Amino acid sequence: MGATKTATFSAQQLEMSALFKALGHPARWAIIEHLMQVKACVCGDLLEVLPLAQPTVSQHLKALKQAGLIQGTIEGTSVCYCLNPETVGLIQIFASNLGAAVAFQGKSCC
Amino acid sequence: MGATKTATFSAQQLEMSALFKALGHPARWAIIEHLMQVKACVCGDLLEVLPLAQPTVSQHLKALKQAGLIQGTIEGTSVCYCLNPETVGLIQIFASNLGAAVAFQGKSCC
DNA sequence: TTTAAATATTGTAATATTGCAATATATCAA
DNA sequence: TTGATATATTGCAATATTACAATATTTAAA
Repeated sequence: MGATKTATFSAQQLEMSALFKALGHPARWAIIEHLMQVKACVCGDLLEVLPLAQPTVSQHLKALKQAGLIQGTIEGTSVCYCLNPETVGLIQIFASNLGAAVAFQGKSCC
Repeated sequence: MGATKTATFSAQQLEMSALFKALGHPARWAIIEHLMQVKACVCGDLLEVLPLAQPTVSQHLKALKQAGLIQGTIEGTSVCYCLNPETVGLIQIFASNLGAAVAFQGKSCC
């Protein structure tokens, strides 16, 4: 007891919840917000945006990359990060389905 | 060290990341998926859908309610849960903004 | 009022996450 | 090669999350 019962959920449920889990931290959320504004940035840029130390920012970037939310390409001594359009598409599909379900169900609950 | 540096992020960043954090667990994700299909359900229904014990399901429902994702109304001895249209709207706005940003930025990164 | 049914709360153990100092790695320039 | 710059990794302490047994609460029916 204590750990998430990973084995008992479907691969899709695990993948999608992992995606949203990555968005579920203010620092990672702030990184996504920043990338929406600037298109691309390097780790060092984020040190001026976030109240966190370099290793911590690097760790959050790794989590976002692992979840598929961002891409990183090496550019000399730095790494250029940007949003991953494919995963953005998944989020849009979910939001669309969610909105459609609520609209179809009508306004009131119970 | 160890705890999230909550105090250094904006209220909006904290609210939105908390919202997605609630979606960031397979059990809570499964509950949302279920509510998209059936419109409303009680805690007991979910015991047949999820591989978890009753207190655990109740706890996840509480988390979803606290994040604003679901509503719960008392119905006799049980509680009827359903999606919260207002919060669904927030998710749709975010997805829309995210999609617009990526579209505006163009396809390639770096 | 008692009993049953449904859900919530509490307490606790196991595990995961967060943040950072110290250190490692990798690339460019001199 | 050496030094400088940028990022990643490791190790660890503090904190948060997850899951459930036991128990409490709440409402309906008998």
